This record gives sequence, structure tokens and C-alpha cells, in this order.
Amino acid sequence: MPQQMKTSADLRVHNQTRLLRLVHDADEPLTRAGAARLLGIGRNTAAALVGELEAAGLLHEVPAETTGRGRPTTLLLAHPDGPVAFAADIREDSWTLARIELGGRLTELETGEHDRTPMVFDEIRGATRRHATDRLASLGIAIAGPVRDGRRLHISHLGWDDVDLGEHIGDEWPTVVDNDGRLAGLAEARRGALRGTGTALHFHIDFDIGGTLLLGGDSQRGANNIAGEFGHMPLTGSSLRCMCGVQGCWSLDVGANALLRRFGQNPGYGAGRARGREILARAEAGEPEACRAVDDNATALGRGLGALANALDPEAVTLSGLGIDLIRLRRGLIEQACAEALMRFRRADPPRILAGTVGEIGPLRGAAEIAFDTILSPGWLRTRLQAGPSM
Amino acid sequence: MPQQMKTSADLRVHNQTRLLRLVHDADEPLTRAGAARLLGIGRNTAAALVGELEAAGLLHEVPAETTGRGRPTTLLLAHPDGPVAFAADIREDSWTLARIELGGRLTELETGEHDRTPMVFDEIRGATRRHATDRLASLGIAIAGPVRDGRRLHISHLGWDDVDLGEHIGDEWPTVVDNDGRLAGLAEARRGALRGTGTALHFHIDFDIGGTLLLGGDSQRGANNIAGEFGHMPLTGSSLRCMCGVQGCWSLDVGANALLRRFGQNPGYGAGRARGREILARAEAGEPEACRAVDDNATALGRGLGALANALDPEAVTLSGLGIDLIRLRRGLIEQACAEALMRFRRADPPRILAGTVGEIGPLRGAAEIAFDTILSPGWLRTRLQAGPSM
DNA sequence: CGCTTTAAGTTCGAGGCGAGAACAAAATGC
DNA sequence: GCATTTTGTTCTCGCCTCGAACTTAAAGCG
Repeated sequence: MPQQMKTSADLRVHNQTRLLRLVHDADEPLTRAGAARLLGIGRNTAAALVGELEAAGLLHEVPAETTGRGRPTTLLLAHPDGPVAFAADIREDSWTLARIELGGRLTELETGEHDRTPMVFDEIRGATRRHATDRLASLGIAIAGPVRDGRRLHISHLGWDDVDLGEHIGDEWPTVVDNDGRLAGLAEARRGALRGTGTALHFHIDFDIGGTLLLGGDSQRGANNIAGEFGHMPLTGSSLRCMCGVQGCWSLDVGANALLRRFGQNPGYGAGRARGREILARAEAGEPEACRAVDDNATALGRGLGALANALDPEAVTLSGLGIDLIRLRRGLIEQACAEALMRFRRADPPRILAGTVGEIGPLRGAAEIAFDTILSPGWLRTRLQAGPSM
Repeated sequence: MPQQMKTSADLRVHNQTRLLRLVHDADEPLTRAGAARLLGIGRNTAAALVGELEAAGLLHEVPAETTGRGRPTTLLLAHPDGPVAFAADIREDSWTLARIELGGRLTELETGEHDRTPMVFDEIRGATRRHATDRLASLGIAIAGPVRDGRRLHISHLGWDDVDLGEHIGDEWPTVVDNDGRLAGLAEARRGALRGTGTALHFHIDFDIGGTLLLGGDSQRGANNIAGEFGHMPLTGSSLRCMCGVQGCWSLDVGANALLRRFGQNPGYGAGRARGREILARAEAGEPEACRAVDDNATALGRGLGALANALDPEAVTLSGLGIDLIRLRRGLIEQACAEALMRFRRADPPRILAGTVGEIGPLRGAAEIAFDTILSPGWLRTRLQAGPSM
């Protein structure tokens, strides 16, 4: 249990956590007075909270420009020596490492290629070591496969069958690993088109579909951290057998693999992605067969979204990857198919279907968020406040 | 926003809320010393918290029987003049009203029949008025249809199309209305087979399937409180059109309607339920055609469960209604079909499929839980502590 | 039977927290 | 140049939980 709040000391840490979260989540730098108003606390209390956080090297106050009458206040910024998180995104044959500070400013540090073995984790550890300072507090990693219990990886197309990440992660830094589609959704919920939604869904459409249910800005993880394989539900009546071992998966009809199959090409990875995009381009240019392939893709997408909306009642649905192109090219078809799959009484108020706004950086951003979730927790903060800025 | 905790006064209310929740959720009456240990607070603090709660008429301390060495302590019981919740379950043509006190003790008060119009809410209000004392603090109502935003009802088989409950509910008592399947699931999560699970699913199988996703003991409600129509996802490849307006719904293959259709009978309500049970009985007696119908039902059930498990990764799944019979008669078939619909890497660790243990009283129990959730909230408690027991 | 042990209850002082009031300070605007 | 507005600062107050010390009430045991 995450240390239930009980004492007045817990209360202070709790309020400081709320304050830091507010600063981290804000679009624009907050003023101290503004933050106090948002938290509903007095100016005196805010001064005390911020003072301790500055002393602990977590916040930095700088004079704010005056905007009107009244005594000028200060802006709450990330402390120049404050904790930072590193985030890594492991794609098919490359990876990116970035540094994120409080407030979300992201700096790319290094990218590299990898040999499609779990050695990529050691590479990332090496890169982290190259860039790490004592400011590094937490490392988040996004990878394209289900991560059971946060440490056991299953990626069939890389031939990773139940790879235990324990030894690959090491213990130099607190490290969290999660699925890239889920993290992309988390990024939309925290800093993208799903901001402020209570219940939402996000789907990343690449060769197939991965997604996540977002509740109050957090992604639903399931009992074993392997929730989100929406693409492997039989939502479109396909009679094909999927690589996952199941018949009729939604992913057989949506995504690059579905486009490729239409043209007699094998489901693929690597170069297959370019061929998928080529089909989209041909459809955009008006080639009939490509158009029909994209039509079918969009229709199947919409049907699945409608079915899921019946069960989960999302306020909005965001898409990333190919989904962004499908929205651009076939919004009408998607919405129509979705409406037909919606129960009648829902059709007057369908979920909004939106293109994600975080972009390709989504998994990286999401990895940064889960890394910062470690930092913005009462437990971490309590330790830091006791240990001082040199922690 | 539910009144964020900020001050030390909030802290006390927070701890008192935790204490009351502990008492409400406990199987056996708790001792004061035991509760203090569970909450991780000192005996002195516990004495202060309990003292105030007793003075506010929320808890009652009685001497506990000594179990071993040491000074005897007291048992924390519901106060004889403490707040109670009423819960109502509206079934097809009848209703039940019950009284629930802190700790969960449930007393049936009255049952009646109704004319299948929204007037049933007025009847329930009348019955509530007959039994109400000033102890009544909250009323929870379970009903067999989606309740949009907690007040707009859609029940196609009763011809209720977007019925606004505002006027029917009145404002004599705080009243919450929700879907019966969801409430049955909540009952399993709070007091049944799903107790202690982090992520779970519950399905009530009657004529069709309704369900809910349970996260940390709470049911997921969706953006408009109409989540849970899992039965209206196309999980089994049916080509039939469902009454809900969608093609291929899972509910077309699972539940009493699917059994009836197999024997050329129309999907029904009322007497149809008995005919469905009769088919189950004939299958149990070994009649081949009935057996096949039940086999198909069980197989379709399992397939859907597997598909949903891929997406939501539940730790366990409970069933109520016909689901209990299907588990009893065809557990093997359900589990086999579920496994086949699970992605390969999940098959070694499938979700547990369990019969619900709360029984037919599930919706009523769940309605009691949401009614008590009102009472066991910091806001309500704060008011009560200020107003004294006469509130 | 009386002493020891155990587990609770009780009392009291210490330390911490946020609220609120009063005042000071720093900007704008007329 | 003075009133206005907004924020920072200081100080007191009430509230909370904790921990230590002590008391109380049972069981165990010789």
C-alpha cells in the first residue's frame, strides 16, 4: 500500500506533492500566488511549501514579469540542480534516449540502432551512464510489446518470449518499463488531446493495434500489467488466424498488416511500414484498389471503436500512428462505421474521435511521465526532503 | 472535485472516514485496538477518533469478549441510532426495498409489483416513506438498464427511452440510481468473490449480458455512466441483428435469449426466463438438443471472456444469473473456449472464472454499497460531525 | 492466592501543520 | 503623488497525531 496519509507531516508532503504535480502538469510556468489559488491554500502556506522545495532543490523561484497591478510574484520553475528523468523509446531497430525535467521540457540525448535482442537494454543503460549526472532520479522505458508485471517481455516479432528484464534493467537507477502504445496513450492523457478527460481510449495503429483505457489521466494496467491488447479482440468478424494465436483479431483488419495483405504482401515489420505508407499515398492519389483497402481499414477501425465504446463509454478516443492518416483521409467512414456499431441509444452522443496531438514522440513522453510519477510521489518526496538536495 | 484534503482538520475527518470504511467492510466486528493496528495509528488517537464518532452517533462501542491475555477492548459496531441506507432493486415486474446499516447488515423491508412504467420510482418512494426514520441517510436504487449520467434511463424492453428520473427521484433523500449488473459486480468486489482483486470483471447473464470492469473495488462508470454493455460487442461472430441496433452482439449467443432462439422461441422477458431455465434443466437431464444449446452458450461465453481478457487483463471474472449455472454445468467448455480466445502468451495464466458468491441479492447489495459510499465520504462525515447525531 | 505477563486504555507534553489577521511591500493607474 | 491592487511576511491560534509514561484489566502460573 502506497503509504496512507495519517499524520500532519504526511499532510505537508501531500500538499507539496500536489504543488509539484501542478507545476509539472502546467502548460505555462505557474506563479507562486497562482499555484496557491489553484491549490486553495493561503499565500503564507504556499511560501512555506515552496521554500522547503527550493531548499530541497526541487523548485526554483524567479521573479515573474508583472502583468498588472499588485506586488510582483515569482515563477515556479524546475530547479537547475533538481531531479530529472530519462526516458527511452525502443523501436523496432532503433532507440532514443531523452532527458526530461520538471514541467516536461524534453531534451533528446542520443539515438542508436540495436540488434533486436534484449541487449538493447544494456545499450540504453550504457547511454544513460554516459549522460547521467547525480540529477538523474528515474528512468522510464517504452517498448513495443506487453511487459508482464513490469519486467517480463513478450514480443513475438522479435522472438522475445517471456524475456526477464531483471538483469537487463539493473539497479543503478529506479527503472520502469512499459508498453509503448500504453505510454503513447498516457502522453495524450497528460499532455495531449485527452487532457482533462475522465474516461478515454487511445489506440496506436502500426502493423496492428495496441491501446489503453485512460481513467482520470492514468492508464489502466490490468492485473499483470498486460492490459491493452484491444487489437486482439474479434471485433470485425475476420475468419483469419492471427499471429497471436487467436482467430479473427481486430488487428487483422486494421493497420499496416491489413493493408499489405490486401496487396498480397506478407504481414511485415521493418520495410513493411514503408510499403504500408505507400499504399496510403496511392489511396490519397486516388488509385482505386488502394482506396478500397484504406476504406476497409477505416471501416474496420470504426466498427471496433463503436464496439469498444459500447463497453467502456469513453468521452473521447485518440489515435496515433496510421490512425492519424486514417482520420485525415477517412474520418467520415470511421465515424459512420463507429455509429453503426454503437447501440442505438448512444448514437446521438458518440465519443469524439481525435488525432493524437503528441505525435511520434508519444511513447517517449509517456515513458517520461511514468518516470516522473516516481518522483512526484509522497514517498520519494519525503526521502528527498529529509536527505536534502544532495540526494 | 471531492474536496481535496488540505488542513489538519481534514486529516482527522480523513482518518475517521478510513476507520468507518474499515468497520463497514470488515467481515467480523473489529475491536478498537485491532482497528488502530490496521490503520497504523496509536491507541490514543484511535480512542479520540472513536470517541467523536460515538458522540456523533456513528459508531457504538460495546465491551468485547476477552480472547486471551491483556486488558479487554471494545467492539466497534454500528450505532443503534446511526445512519442507515435504503436500497431498492427494481426487477422486471417487481421491486424490493431493504435497509442496510454500517457493517452491511441487510434487512428486507418490503417487496411489491409494478406496472413497468417509471411510476415504480414513485412506489419505491412511497415505500421508503413508510419505513423511513430520521436515521435514513441515503437511498440507492438498482435497475436493469443503462442510467446515463445517473438520471436518464434507457430500457428498451420496457419501452423506456431516455426517461428522466429527476422528478421521479425527488429530493426527500439523497438518491443514487445505477445499473443492476454493475451493482451486482460491485457487490462481488466489495463483499463477494472479487474481494481484494485489483482488476476484475463481472458479468450478469440473464436474457443478455451486462457487466462491469472493477478496479480496486470500484466499478468503472465511463464518461456518461453508461459503461458496461459488454454484451453488445461482436465477440462471437454472429450475423444476427440485435435489438440494440447493432449486428453480431455477444448477447445474441449467450444468455436466455440465445437458448430460447435455439428452440424457435422469441427472445423474451417475463415467462421467457422460466423457459430458459427449463432448457438448462433439460440439458442437465441429458436431452441432446438442450445439451447442444447449452454447449454453444458456454462456448460463446468463454470466447467472449477470452477476448475481453486480452484487452483488460483481469485477475478474475465472476458471473451471476445464468452464468452460475453455466459454470456449474460447463466449466470445462467455458475455460477451453476462453483459452482459445486468449493470446498465446496469456494462456499459461488465464483469469480465474468464478461463480459470484453474493447471489441474487447482488444488485440490492450493490445499491446498498453506493448508498453507503455517500455516507462514508469525508464531506458527509464532516457535516455530520458538526451537526451532531440529530442530523 | 498472589505475582508476573500481556495487551489495552489514558493522560500529557511535544512537534508540526495550515488558517487567518494584520501589516508591509511593490507594482499600476488616475 | 496618492489611492488601489496584489502579493509577500509575520505571528498567533487551533487542530492533529505521536510517543512516552503510567494505569488498568484480563490470563497464566507456581
